[in-house]
Parts: sequence; structure tokens; C-alpha cells
Amino acid sequence: MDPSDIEPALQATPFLPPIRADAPLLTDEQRMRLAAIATRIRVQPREVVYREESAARSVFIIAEGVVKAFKDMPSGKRWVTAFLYPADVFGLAENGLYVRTAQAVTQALLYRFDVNVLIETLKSDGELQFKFLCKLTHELREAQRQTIAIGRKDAIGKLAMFFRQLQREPGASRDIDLPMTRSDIASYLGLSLESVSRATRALERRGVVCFPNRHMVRIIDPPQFERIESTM
Amino acid sequence: MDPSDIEPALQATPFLPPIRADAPLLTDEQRMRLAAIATRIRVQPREVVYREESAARSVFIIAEGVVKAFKDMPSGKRWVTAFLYPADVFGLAENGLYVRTAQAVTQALLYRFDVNVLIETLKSDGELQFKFLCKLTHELREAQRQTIAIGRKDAIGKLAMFFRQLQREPGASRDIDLPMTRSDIASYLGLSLESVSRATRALERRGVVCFPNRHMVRIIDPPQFERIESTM
DNA sequence: CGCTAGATTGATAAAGGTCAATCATTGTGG
DNA sequence: CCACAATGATTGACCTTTATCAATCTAGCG
Repeated sequence: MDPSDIEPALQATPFLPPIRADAPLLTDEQRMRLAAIATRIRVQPREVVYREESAARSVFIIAEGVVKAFKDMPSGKRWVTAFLYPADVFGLAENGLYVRTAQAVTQALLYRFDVNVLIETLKSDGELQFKFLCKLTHELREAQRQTIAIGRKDAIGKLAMFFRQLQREPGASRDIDLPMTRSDIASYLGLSLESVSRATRALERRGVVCFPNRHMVRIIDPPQFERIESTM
Repeated sequence: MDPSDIEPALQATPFLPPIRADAPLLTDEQRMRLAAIATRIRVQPREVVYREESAARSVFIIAEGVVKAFKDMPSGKRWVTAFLYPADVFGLAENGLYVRTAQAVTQALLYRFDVNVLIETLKSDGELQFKFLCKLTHELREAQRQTIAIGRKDAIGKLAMFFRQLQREPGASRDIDLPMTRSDIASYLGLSLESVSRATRALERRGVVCFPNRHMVRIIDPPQFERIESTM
């Protein structure tokens, strides 16, 4: 296997051009430096990586698989705040405590960093730390894009924007993997499970997408898909 | 005037305790270091700091005043993605271009940094860069909290969460300044202007808050306010 | 083969959007 | 100093959409 596939990676669109958006953010040397201070852990589907409000001793980077971050509300409802993919960072504490619960959606391979060791490593390597800074900036923008999707009123538009976000590189395959459940999607988009179901069926009925199976969506009519996505 | 009030500041809850949440993030020395590479500019209400999609040459830190960041949608609707306050950073580019338009809400005093100079300064000072990293982590969490507010269905609950967010330090005064218009609030929360208006009146009618004037809200009944905020 | 978690579908009611009219506040020019 | 214009805010009537409740269906899996 190519070593660049196994050392930790970070994915981000950097501040400045002309670096390609999909170019690896970290150099091989930086990845090795990180690998040297990381532990690789494998988690099974539904396994909880950490719980909200617990002491934050580790930061994670995903190598393989999908993880969700969520918060349980007083009412018993659950808010999914993020789906995390390979080359994403998670577990950044607030005042020493985790803010969300992180749970594996699929089997996943994670790099775990001791937070103190990582901080010292970053402080001593300005170039590497800058990569993290770019990554966080990227995450911040993504969070704001998510906010736009969630602020929409129409379930169909929300869903279209959600599918587009999962299609991480633009212009990638028409097939998008949906490792999470409909219920996860609902609590991410701020919809009821039933509305998600109705919206998926509506998109299907209109011939915009089809679902080869429940965990896969295929865009059949890209122009109309785009129209729905941007009509608001 | 205390020099710690005029050098640039950053506000963030750090990763690790026991630093107080409202303690200044930057040391005096770091502030001076930043001040040395910054230009101070004053902007008037409604003045545009930069436009979306334009070349991003500067990064800004707010010293005084309030700025909003928004995106105009194809339909003509405007999405306000953030209200920026003193000690907030904005203008972080994506691929060399600004992502949002930034416009002053009130008169404001800004520190402007040349992006290349700032990057070099950060790379050469691991401690200072780490402060920026903390700040961005903080912003990311705030963005996710905003997402929760916006994902709610009920206008009254959205508004309550919004007011709470504006009350930047918890347990601060019961009076909250609302420098932005109702229309700005609406396009931030994903509501119609009319719904914001009705929700404010509803809160007022129930005796939860009162509005000494249009740009000020006072929480009269904190327990009930909190109940509305967390009922979802 | 039947159990179970997840997903779909239908009927009803509540909530916000939209359209339209009116009111309030601020600032400007006569 | 007042009248008026312009922007922002409020209120009402009506309509569209989603949440909710409830029943049913489906796909995995032991």
C-alpha cells in the first residue's frame, strides 16, 4: 500500500491558490511526524469513541470509515451535528471536555493523538500547525454551508444539498454512498424521519435520483438536481 | 486607555482548563506583535469591507463594532451567516477568494492584516499560531451551535437561542444589544421578517422579555426564558 | 422462518410563509 | 420647525408545508 494512504491525512481547501483543492494537505514528512505520535485504533459500527462532557484526552483523525457527532437534547431528541469522513479531525475539546458524543457509523480506523503531545508538536512545527489551521478554517466554512442547508424550509432542497455535501469532490461519481440511516439524516437536517422519507420518494418519483439500495443514491438528472439545490 | 484594550484581541474558550473562559487569549506581547503588522481601519455603518468572490488579500480582527457576513443567493434572498463582534476574526479566504460579503452593521474599528504577512508571522511563532487555532476551534463550535438554533422549527425558540448567543458571556447583564435589523435576524435564523416580528411580540406578550427600544432586549423572566430556549 | 430495527405511507393539525395593508422612526428639504 | 419621504417593523388573512400519530411494510439476521 502507498504510504501516503496509511499515514494520517487532512483534507482542506487552503487559503491561497494555486494548490489544487484535492491535493493532499500534508507532506509525507508531516504525515510521518504525526504517525509517530499517534495510536491507530479500530472501532466497530455503533461503537462510541467518546461521550459528551467527558474529559477530552485525545484528538482524532479519520483514516477510514465514517463517524457521527451528536448531542442529546433535554427533550430526548438527538441532534447530529456532523458526519466525519477520512481526513477529518474531531474531538477538539472545549475547556477540557468533549462537546458532542462521537459514534462510529461504519467500521472505522482512527488515529488517536494525546492532546498535550499534539499541542506541543504543533507549537514546535509552524508549518504543520498551519496545516491544522487551514483544516479548521475549511471545517468552519463547511459548518456554515451546512447551516445554509439546514436553514432552508423545503425538505427536498435540504436533502439535495445534503447529498451534494456528501459528494465530497465536485464532479465526482453520480453515485453517493449513504452510510447513515434516514433517521440520522433527519436529525442532521432538522427534519422528521417521515419528511426525509417523503422527500427521498419525491426526488425519486420526479426522476431526479434513484436508490439502487437504501445506502446509495444515484443522481440521474444532474441539471434538475442542481435546479432543486439552488432554488430557494 | 489600557493598552490591552487597543491592541488586537481574540476571544475563545481554549481546549484545556483551568484558564477562565473570559480571560484574554493573547498575551500583551502577542498583541503587540500583531499590532506591528496590522493597519487600523475605521468603517461606517453599511460600509462593505469586502465582497464575496473578490481576491482575498486581508484578514481582519474586530476591535470595536459589529460586522455581518452574508451571501446573496440566486433567488435574490440573502443569507446572513455570521454576526462578528470585537475579538472575532474574519476574512479567511478559500482558494484566494472571499466566500462571503462583509458589511459593517455599526461603525467599527478593524485591524487589517496582509494575509501573506500574517501567515508568515504565525508560522514563525508557534505559540501565537496556537492562539489562532484555538480561536478557529471556538468559531467552529459556535457555528455548530448556530446550526442547532437554525434547525429548530419554532420561531420563538430560535429567537431565544439567538438572543442567548448575543449575550456573549453567560450570566452577563439582562440587557442585550441588537445592533442589527429584524430583517438581518430573519435572514440569519432562516425565518421570514414577519415571523421574527411575531415571535418578538409573542415573547413580549408572555412577559419573558421586553424591548426598551428596537435595538435592545431585556430578559425579564430568566427561568421561563431558559425553558423556552431548551424546550425542543 | 419469524423477529426487530429501520423505512414507508396516510390522515390530521399546527406553524410559518406569503401577500397586502398599516404603523413607526428617522432624516431631509422646504 | 414642520411636512413628507423612505426604510424598517407590525399586524391580519389566507395558504402551503411539515410535524405528529398511527398503521404498515421491508430487509437483515439469528
